[in-house]
Amino acid sequence: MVRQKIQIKKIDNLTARQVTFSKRRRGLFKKAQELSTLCDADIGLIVFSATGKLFEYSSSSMVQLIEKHKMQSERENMDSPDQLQSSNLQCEKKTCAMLSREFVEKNRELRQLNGEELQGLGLEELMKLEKIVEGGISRVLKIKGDKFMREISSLKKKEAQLQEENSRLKQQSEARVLNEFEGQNATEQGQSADSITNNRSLVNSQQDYNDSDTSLKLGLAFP
Amino acid sequence: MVRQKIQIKKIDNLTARQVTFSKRRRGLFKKAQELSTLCDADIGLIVFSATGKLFEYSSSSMVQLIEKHKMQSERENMDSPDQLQSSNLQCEKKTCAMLSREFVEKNRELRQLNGEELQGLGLEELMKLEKIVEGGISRVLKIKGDKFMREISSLKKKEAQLQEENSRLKQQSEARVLNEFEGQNATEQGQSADSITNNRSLVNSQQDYNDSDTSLKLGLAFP
DNA sequence: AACTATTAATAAAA
DNA sequence: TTTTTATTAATAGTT
Repeated sequence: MVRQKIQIKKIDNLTARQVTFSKRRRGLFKKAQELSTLCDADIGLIVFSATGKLFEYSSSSMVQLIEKHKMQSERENMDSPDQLQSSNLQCEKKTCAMLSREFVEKNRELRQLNGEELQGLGLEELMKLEKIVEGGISRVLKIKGDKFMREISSLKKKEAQLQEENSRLKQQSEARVLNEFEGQNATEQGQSADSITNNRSLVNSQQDYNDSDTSLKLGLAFP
Repeated sequence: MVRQKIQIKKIDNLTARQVTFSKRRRGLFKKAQELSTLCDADIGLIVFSATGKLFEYSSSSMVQLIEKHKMQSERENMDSPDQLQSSNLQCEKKTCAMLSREFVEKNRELRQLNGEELQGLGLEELMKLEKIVEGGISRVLKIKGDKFMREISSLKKKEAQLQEENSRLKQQSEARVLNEFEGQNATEQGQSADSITNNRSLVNSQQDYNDSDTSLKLGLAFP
C-alpha cells in the first residue's frame, strides 16, 4: 500500500514478514479499538503469529465474548435452547455443532469462489464452468508464452543479422582504407575518367549488397 | 479520518453510526485477512454489533483458534499444571485442545500429499491444498514472466546499439568513398595499372560477399 | 450506493 | 527496532 503496491500473498523474506506483521498487527488492533468505540461494538481479536505467539484484543472480556460467540453458534444449529450449558456432554455437543456450522460455511465459501452469481448452479453446471475456465486459462497462458517466444527469437535473429552486417561493414572499411593507401603509394598519380567510372560502379555494387542483405534478412526470417 | 478528521468516540447519530459500522467492519475484516495471508498468522475476529448481531472472521477455524487461545491463557494463568485436570470443564478443554492439535497435524500431513491420496480428503483440506497450489502456480508464472521481460528488454537494447553502430559504419563508408572520389578528381590525372588492379580486387571481394543469385531467390521467396 | 477530498496506513529505506 | 518518507488505501461527508 505504499512505495510500491504489494500483492496479498505470504511474504517470502522472513525479516520483512516480521516487520510487516508487527506493523500491521498494531494497525489492526487500532482499527478494532476504533470500531468498538465509534460504533459501540463488542469486539474480540485473537492473533497467533507464525511462531505461535499470542496477541489479543478485546473491547470487553475475551472469555465473555467467546462464550457469547459459542451461544450464538449454538442458536443457529440447535432447536431447543434449554439444553444449553447443562452438562459437559452438551458442552462438547456445542463444540461439535460449531464445527459442523463452520463446515457448512466453508462449503458455501467454496461454492462462491467464483462470485455470487454461481450460487444457484448445480454441481454439473459448476463442473462445466470449471472446465471452461480451465481451458480459457490454459489458452491464455499458451498464447502468452508463444508471443513471448516469438518476440524473443525474432529479436535474436535481428541481433545476429545486425552483428553480421556490422562486421561486414567493418571489413569493407578496413579493405578500402588499405586499398587507398596502397594505390596512392604505388602510382604517385591521380586517376583518370575511367577510374572514376570504376568508383561509380563500386558505389552501385554496394547498393546491390544492401539490397541482397534485405533479401538475406527475409530469408533468415523463415528458416 | 477524511473530509474532516473525527475523534474516536461513540458516534451519536444512529444512521451515521450504522453506516460507519458497516464500512469499518468490512475494512477491519479485510485487514485481518491480509495480515493472515501476508504473515502466515492465524487470526480470529469476532464482532458483535450494538444490536447484538454477530460478524466473524477466521483465517482457519474459529473453534480451533479459540481452543488454542484457551490453552495459551491457561498456561499463562496457572502455576500448577495439575490444576488442568481438576474439573470436568478443564477436561473438556484438554480434549478439545488435543483434537485441535491432531487436526492441525493432519493438515500438515495433507499438505505433503500429491496425487491419488487427494481422493479421500475433506473440503477444508482440499481448499488449503488448492490455495497452496494456486500460490505455487502464480509464483512460477510471475517468475517466468519476469524472465521473459528481462530477456526481451536486454535484446532490444542490444539491437538498438547494433543499429546505431551499423549506421555509423555506413556513414563512414559513404564519407570515405566521397572523399576518395573528390581527391582523385582534383588531380585531373589517370590511374596506373596498379590502381586498376586494386579496384578490381575490391569489386571482386564484394562479389564474394554477395551470392546475388541466392539473395535474389530468397528475396523472391518472401516478398 | 457511489463519489471524492482528505486522512490514515504502511512498504521500503535509513 | 523505530523513524522517515513516498505512496497507496481507507473512509467521512456528500450526492
